[in-house]
Amino acid sequence: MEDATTQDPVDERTVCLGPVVSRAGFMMGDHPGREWSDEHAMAWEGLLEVARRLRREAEALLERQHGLSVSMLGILGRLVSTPDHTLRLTDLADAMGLSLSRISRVINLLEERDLVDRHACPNDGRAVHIRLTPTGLDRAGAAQETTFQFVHREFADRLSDEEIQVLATVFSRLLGSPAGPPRPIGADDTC
Amino acid sequence: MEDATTQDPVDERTVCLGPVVSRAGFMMGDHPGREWSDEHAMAWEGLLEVARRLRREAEALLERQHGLSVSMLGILGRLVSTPDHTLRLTDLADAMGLSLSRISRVINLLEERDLVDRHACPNDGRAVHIRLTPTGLDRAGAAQETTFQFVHREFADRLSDEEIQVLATVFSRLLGSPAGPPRPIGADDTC
DNA sequence: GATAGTTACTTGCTAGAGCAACAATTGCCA
DNA sequence: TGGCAATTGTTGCTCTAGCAAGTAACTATC
Repeated sequence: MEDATTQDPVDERTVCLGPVVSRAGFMMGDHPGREWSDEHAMAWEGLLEVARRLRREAEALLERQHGLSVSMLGILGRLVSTPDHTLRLTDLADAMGLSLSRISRVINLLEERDLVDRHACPNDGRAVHIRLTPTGLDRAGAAQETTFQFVHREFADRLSDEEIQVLATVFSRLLGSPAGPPRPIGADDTC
Repeated sequence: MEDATTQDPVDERTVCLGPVVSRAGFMMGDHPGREWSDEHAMAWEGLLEVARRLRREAEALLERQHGLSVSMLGILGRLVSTPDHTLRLTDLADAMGLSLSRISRVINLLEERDLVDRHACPNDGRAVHIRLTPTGLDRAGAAQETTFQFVHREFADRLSDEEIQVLATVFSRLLGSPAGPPRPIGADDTC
């Protein structure tokens, strides 16, 4: 390959800021009238791209070191922080923001690996209780430690306290309104 | 359901900050020694959760209004900002940060809808040129406008200029080092 | 000029996630 | 009490995405 005509490469950067960021994939065309600075572009596309990368890296690390997916660790983590290490499927789905069907199938996998077990809810014949096994508790602890170190190394330690604070404020605001009222914690009736 | 014993709900919030945020799914256990404030948690989990939500919403909107996925618009957008509306598969894959196989299949879909067509590269028998059709150009423009409005409404307009700037700085830094050197733009030889 | 190695795709398979349809309970209310 | 609506899970199908293996074409080296 390598065409002789190194045709000049067009500025798709007006909005997109280079290949690193343009990977985010939200091309927005040209809108000279309205306010859309390079910083806007970087904030928007960077948000998506940084989140994607960090999630992928964490996913790979977790898979490599502990044989767990992010969803799995999320589920185990929720169970760990429950007094009797038990939650209903629906509560897990709510907490994770995943569909019930997905959770149901992830629980199948965790059950196969003996990290979790299902048993009937004594009070509600429809419901299933998911309970962490001792193996699951150990595994969760180790994986959480890995995750903690990863997040520090790749994220928290690379930001100043002020930056962390701005991010927290911004994300808190963005999560606030459009996504429905944040249920008060502990409204979960673990049945 | 509704167990009588509204058992008190455990504070999983020390690190997780409520269900809205804890959906991010990266449960990290308890690390009282090391620095991990509520703001750290909100910054980390909020990043993942905000990105997930915005992406999902944009995905749904785009699908509803234009029958396109985010990847599709990304591809069309890249083609739009090219002088002859043509790119090779590999360049598209690089620009999008997606695997070649994925791009190849998305191009199949776009081709079926007559938004794009494949034709042989005159200089390299291995390569395929992807070219935007007139229909594709129209569709891309409309979808970009939708996206632009969405991003303003749900993101940019809800942040101050200072906040935008901090985000841009932070994301730029995080994208900088670990992901390999950002290729100079236009190093793409479009063959 | 043959041969080895690299590059550019394509195709098959797998994993993660959601929606829709279904079964089994539960709860409400007339 | 009997029936109907809502809730809880499970299963089938589909979509996106990636990896791995395979093919075709180009490049370089002997």
